[in-house]
Amino acid sequence: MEYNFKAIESKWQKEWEKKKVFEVKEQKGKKKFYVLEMYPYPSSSGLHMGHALNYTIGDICARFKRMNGFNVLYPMGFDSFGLPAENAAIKAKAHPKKFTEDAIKNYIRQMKEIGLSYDWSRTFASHDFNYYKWNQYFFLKFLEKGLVYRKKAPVNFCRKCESVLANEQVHNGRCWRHEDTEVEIKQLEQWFIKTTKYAEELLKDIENLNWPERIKIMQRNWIGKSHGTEIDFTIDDKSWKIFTTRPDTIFGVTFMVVSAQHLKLMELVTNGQKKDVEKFLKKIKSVSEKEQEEMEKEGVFTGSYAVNPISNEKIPVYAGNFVVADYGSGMVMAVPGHDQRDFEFAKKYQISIKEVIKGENSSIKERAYVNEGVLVNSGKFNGMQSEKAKEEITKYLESKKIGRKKIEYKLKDWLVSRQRYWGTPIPVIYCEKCGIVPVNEKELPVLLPEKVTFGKGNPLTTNEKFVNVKCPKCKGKARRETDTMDTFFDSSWYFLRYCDNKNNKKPFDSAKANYWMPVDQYIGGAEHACMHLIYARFFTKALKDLGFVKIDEPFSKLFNQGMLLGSDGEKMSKSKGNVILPEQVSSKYGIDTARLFLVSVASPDKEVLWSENGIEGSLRFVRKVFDFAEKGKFAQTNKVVESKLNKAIKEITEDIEKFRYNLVVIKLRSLFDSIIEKGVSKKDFEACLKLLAPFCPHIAEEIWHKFGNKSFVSLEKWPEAGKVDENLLKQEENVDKLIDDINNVAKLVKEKQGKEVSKVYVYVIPNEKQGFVNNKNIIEKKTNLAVEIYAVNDKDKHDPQNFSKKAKPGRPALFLE
RNA sequence: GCGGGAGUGUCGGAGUGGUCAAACGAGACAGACUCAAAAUCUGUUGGCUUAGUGCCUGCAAAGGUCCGAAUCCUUUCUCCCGCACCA
Repeated sequence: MEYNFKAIESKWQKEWEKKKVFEVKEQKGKKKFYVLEMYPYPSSSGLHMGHALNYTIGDICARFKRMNGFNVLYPMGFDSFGLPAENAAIKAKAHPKKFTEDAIKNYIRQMKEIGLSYDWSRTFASHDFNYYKWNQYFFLKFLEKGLVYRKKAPVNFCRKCESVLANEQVHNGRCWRHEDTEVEIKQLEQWFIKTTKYAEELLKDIENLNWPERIKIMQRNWIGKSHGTEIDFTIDDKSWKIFTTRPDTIFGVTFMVVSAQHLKLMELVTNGQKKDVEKFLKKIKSVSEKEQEEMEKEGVFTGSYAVNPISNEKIPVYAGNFVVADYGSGMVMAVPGHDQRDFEFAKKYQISIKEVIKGENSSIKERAYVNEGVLVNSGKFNGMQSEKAKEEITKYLESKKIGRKKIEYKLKDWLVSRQRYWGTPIPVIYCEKCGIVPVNEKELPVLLPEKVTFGKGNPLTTNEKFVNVKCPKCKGKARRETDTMDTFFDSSWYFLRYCDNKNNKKPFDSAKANYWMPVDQYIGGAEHACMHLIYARFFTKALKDLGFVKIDEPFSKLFNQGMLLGSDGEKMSKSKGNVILPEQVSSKYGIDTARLFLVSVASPDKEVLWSENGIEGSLRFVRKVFDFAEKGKFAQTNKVVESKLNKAIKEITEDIEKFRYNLVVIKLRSLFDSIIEKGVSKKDFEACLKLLAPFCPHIAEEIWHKFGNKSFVSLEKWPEAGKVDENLLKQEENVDKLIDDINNVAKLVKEKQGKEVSKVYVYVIPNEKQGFVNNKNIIEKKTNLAVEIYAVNDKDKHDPQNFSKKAKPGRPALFLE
């Protein structure tokens, strides 16, 4: 029968669904395994082949674990809130809800067609109020605990999103969704989540994660811990703090720089300098467009002077464009001799440069000397090494109560409010009298109104019904918060909701969550290293402290899949016309073939190049397996094949654990080649099928049933590796080599001597004789010659040229005639 | 600038101290089958050479360590990714 993959695939997809094969519940005493892929944003363009690769990687893992006796939770859902849906909907003049739900339906259909073994009974989408209700609930819990607060701060604003962005969503000074759009800094009052409260824990626990090293490094850098000293400088009788990692250079401070975005900048500006400062602020706003890369350090004198607390020198205070407003205190002590930025600034404004650190051949003529060294021009600290001086100077400042040790982090609090419609409404009410009033928990969810007018900013602000409310406290006139939550809030705990997705009393049942969590294997792209993966870790820790879960890390193990590139080696994109869709491929080759191909090209954590020729090769293999199952002659498995099978089981098991799927495919190919060539028993063939099942589940299921099995191979027990006879395998290799040799010599004889040969005499080392004799048939078959095998010491051997003396272990001598 | 990763045959890619001219796949070539083609099967696929051998070249480039290197070290070049004035 022809390999009709279409019929086979849809048949088994239906069958799995009908029998609820992949649905699971908590089972005491059974080891659980939670496999999860990052839930996708449902785009109207549907799944592309890259998704298929991503999910196939997870599906193989899930199927493998299932067959290995684990209670496997493998769910899928949709990250359905977010700006793209809103914008697309506006463009298409449809409601984002309709738009999104259509896209979800399409995704689910496509996912089922890929044969992914999800437990669909656990699915949900984050735009469903049964889900986002709990976003609001957690928001209120955080508010209660002081983990959410509102403050005015310099924030990143994207003109195209018409909304503020979190720090993590600003890449290279641009919006993460709009690479062409510079973010603007605005002073706005916004909602923040205190991620910084967990900075230390987030940093420390990275160590124990079984994650790719580079992701761990990226997170460490993002959290950016540094040890230093906080020092109080007096400016006009007021104390201003600065943070430095180089207190040893304090005698070299010749000026101070305050960030141009500093909230209290104007307090420092004297009347005389006001004009200049304002002019400067205007200027830096207008140039932000182009000079991102090589922006020159610029500043303006504020008119104020500070006093160096250790040398009592009077030093000018500047406002500068190179000081980050929300790191440390937004103000720095400038040491031009030993910091390159300060050096450039001092040169530009002719401020004096002092040398206070001496290193080997150090000089501060051309540029700052930034390494450590020995202190000079530093009063009683002269001659001290930097390392020691840092300690001593800090101690001295501490004793005078004008300085202290301090640890700073680059990690900032998470700005979660967004001025957009398609997200979870923030459950807060502003009352003229009572101020900020949280919505009563019982009133949740604050529903996102469906009937709104798009086009003029955030549609919620113009929706009177939504906005005008009574104050829950005083019943007076009040106004509802119209900002919605960053969608990263949704994705920060969705993995917990899968554990108990239908609960309408609680976000999830803790016992259930404690059974399934943590996610044992998380799979997704590296682009989330410093966004989703940090937020989700933070959220889990916060929920632990609130008593919702026992775990403090959500994802024990993380796998980053590589990107699928077009056959031209470029990233797939519509404009390049190299996009491959799963439907195109599965209708032509079948999804089993596509799955097999995707994971066979390269190690799944590397880039994968799509290739039309390549997938043809995979189809050849799948068809070969199918044909053999149909027409193959089954016989007792010989010892060699048995050893090969056992070896394959052992190696494939290890390889799947380590995501070396590409190597598994090679081993599967070689295994099936052997059994097809040498024959196999039905029972052993079934073991091979099980090995194939995670990769090509439909065809495996089909053959399994053709063999009269009533169960699902998807739920069968993974084969166990028996004994491997290495000697036998070695002998097999030797026979292969011998066959090559014979053919080679035969060819030479024919070419050189013009002689056709018909018989070959083989002379082997005596103890190897039996091994070769056992394979006599194969040798004859593959060489097309009559074969006579002698041990080299056989007395009656036919050996006219005395070639037998050339025999070596494993390498017999031969004579042809 | 800082940090991370990578450069292997015609191509995609395995391989991280000896069993490596280098798995597997693709492509190409030759043969079998066929009236023919496709599919399928067999063989070849760095060079020279040869009764199955041996030699040379070879894993970005140049050096080095070692009895021995695609694999370790140094320098250089190229590419990819992340962070980016964090004091």
